[in-house]
Amino acid sequence: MTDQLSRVFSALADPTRRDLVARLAVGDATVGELAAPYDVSVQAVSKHLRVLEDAGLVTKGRVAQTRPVHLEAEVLDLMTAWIERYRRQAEERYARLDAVLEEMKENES
Amino acid sequence: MTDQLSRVFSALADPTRRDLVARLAVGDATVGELAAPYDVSVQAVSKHLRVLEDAGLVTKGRVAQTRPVHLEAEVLDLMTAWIERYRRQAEERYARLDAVLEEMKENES
DNA sequence: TCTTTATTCAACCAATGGGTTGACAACGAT
DNA sequence: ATCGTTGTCAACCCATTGGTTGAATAAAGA
Repeated sequence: MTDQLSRVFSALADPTRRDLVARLAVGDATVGELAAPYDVSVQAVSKHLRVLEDAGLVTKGRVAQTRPVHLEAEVLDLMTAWIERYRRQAEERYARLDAVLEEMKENES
Repeated sequence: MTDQLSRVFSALADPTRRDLVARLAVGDATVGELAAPYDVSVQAVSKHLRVLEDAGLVTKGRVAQTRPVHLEAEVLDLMTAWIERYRRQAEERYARLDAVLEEMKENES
């Protein structure tokens, strides 16, 4: 799982991490603020954030003792691009198939 | 990881499975055909296909002994919807921030 | 300087994931 | 009726993951 796309997909496979992304879309937040809503330890959330960071989905700043976390939304485009490529490809194939079936129906009648 | 979105993300976190999806976007194929290009066992590919199936990304038919695998591309919309939601949200927030900064610069001069 | 606050590091544990091999089931062909 | 093909099931192995607790670091405040 060395490539970025894999890391991004796998980062977002976890509901807690998707939740963190959702929260960060609203605005930057410190690790403590992000951890507060969950009943897991702060360390666990810190680990989740590290996974998101390794995927390039977030970056961390440094203000006093706190590390404000920032969402890097452009990375999501990477996934969208991958998904859209194959979704569209499959869609077009179905469209062609429909056209062929339509044509067959016409010739038959 | 009980919800579908998690299953879909995690299914696509594996390069081999993304590869299978790419292949299936071209057209349906049997398990054997799909396994041929890889140097892992057929069983391993069968497992991968099961993961994709559980995520709702593919379905399997039955023609004689073969099980033609079919890509269900609509499920990808689920991911796209999730991604786009937060990407756009973050984008709008940055746009607002830029506007504020712009305004501050004007007032300052 | 000493203490408190915010975060990470380290070691550990149970569960999951991707791979293997070997046996089995279903079906077509001979 | 038997054989070969296609695919899955089962048991196993090792690496990774998400969680824990406890100690370490870094900076602010007293």
